[in-house]
Amino acid sequence: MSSRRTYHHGDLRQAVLTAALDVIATEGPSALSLRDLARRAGVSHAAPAHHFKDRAGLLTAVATEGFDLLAVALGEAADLKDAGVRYVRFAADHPAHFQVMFQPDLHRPDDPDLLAAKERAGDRLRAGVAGLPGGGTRGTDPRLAGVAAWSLAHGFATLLLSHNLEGPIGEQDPEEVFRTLARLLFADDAPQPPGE
Amino acid sequence: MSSRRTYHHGDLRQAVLTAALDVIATEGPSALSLRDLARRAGVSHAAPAHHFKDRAGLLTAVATEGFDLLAVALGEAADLKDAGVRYVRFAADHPAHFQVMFQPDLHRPDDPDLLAAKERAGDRLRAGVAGLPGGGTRGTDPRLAGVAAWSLAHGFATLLLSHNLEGPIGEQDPEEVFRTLARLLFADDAPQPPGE
DNA sequence: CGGCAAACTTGTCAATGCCTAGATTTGGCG
DNA sequence: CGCCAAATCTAGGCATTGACAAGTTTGCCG
Repeated sequence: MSSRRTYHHGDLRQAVLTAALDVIATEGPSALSLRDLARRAGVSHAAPAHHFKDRAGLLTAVATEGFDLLAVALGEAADLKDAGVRYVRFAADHPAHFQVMFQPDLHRPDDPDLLAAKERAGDRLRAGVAGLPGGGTRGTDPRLAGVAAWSLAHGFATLLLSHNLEGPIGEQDPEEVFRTLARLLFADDAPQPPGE
Repeated sequence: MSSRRTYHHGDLRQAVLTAALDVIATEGPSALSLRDLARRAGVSHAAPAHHFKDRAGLLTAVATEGFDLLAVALGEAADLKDAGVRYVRFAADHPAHFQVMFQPDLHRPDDPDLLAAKERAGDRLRAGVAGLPGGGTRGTDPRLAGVAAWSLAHGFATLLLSHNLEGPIGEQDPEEVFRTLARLLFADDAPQPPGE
């Protein structure tokens, strides 16, 4: 940290973003202060505004980045159950992104970049559901099956991040617990391909 | 509004609380300002502090009230599926409470009243799971079944409040959609005990 | 080399949270 | 009835913050 020799920071946008993620992950979004981020980056108090316009702009950028990361993670999923596991893993690995993504009052809901990233992530979600064998959902509306799977993964992830699962599941590995839940609810009474 | 005739407000605590719920429900917790609430109640800017100490104290009170309301709602549930529906209904009817309840960075996590209320709500949740017939969960650990049901209901409620279900389920009644989900996932393939 | 736009700084203003001291009212108790 | 203590509310002040409006420096491109 300390004194910068160059007038230009070089990569202030990224520096502010990562500092913001750090603060949000440890103290929550409400503790975020643009001036504090500026201090951490060693720049003047108004410098971040040039990259993000204002507080809402910064958080919108965080959410956008989050949806893109989520889209990548879901894109690598083998099947729906795996997609759920990756969803939970994403929340655990990127708690700051996750929190901001699903708190619409923190960002500009009409931001075009945000909407596009949201769309990309939504596509991956729907793609995961499309690969479902009919047995798992008993031939019901695939949109419903999608909402069901999304709700389960999202609820588990949210409860995990809000420290509400520390009682019930204790020390166990969250991913493993979620895998069990998915097995429990999405009964694969249709024959699965062998292996694994 | 404007001039109050009495020096004492009479029920400032409740007035501030309901005003806070109004603001949170429409603009989110981040838009909450103690001074604004004071203005709405027609009192001086420091009056609310006497009842809630500070911002975190006010939000802690909101969360506490929320967990108590939730405990009441869950207490009236007939079975686990009904408890889930009531959970979703609670979130829809009390969006401000719900948002604050599950955002630990907004309140004092060690507040005794809050912890007690949380405990009461948790008891009702566990009670609902205890009434499960073995078939629904295929004889698995009841704690796991509880986490599964909670995750599903919580995820659905959260996605609903963050406006993420407006695409998939459109105009349909959320409660009815959730009922379908619960029927879909918690397959009652085991014979139910007659009479309830 | 000239200029121009982006990146950053400095200064300012209103609003907020929180603290302290003082004013008013209420309720209780002799 | 009188009086005191606690509860409730007011008033003022201070540090911090977000947002805005100029200026400054830097890199780049013709």
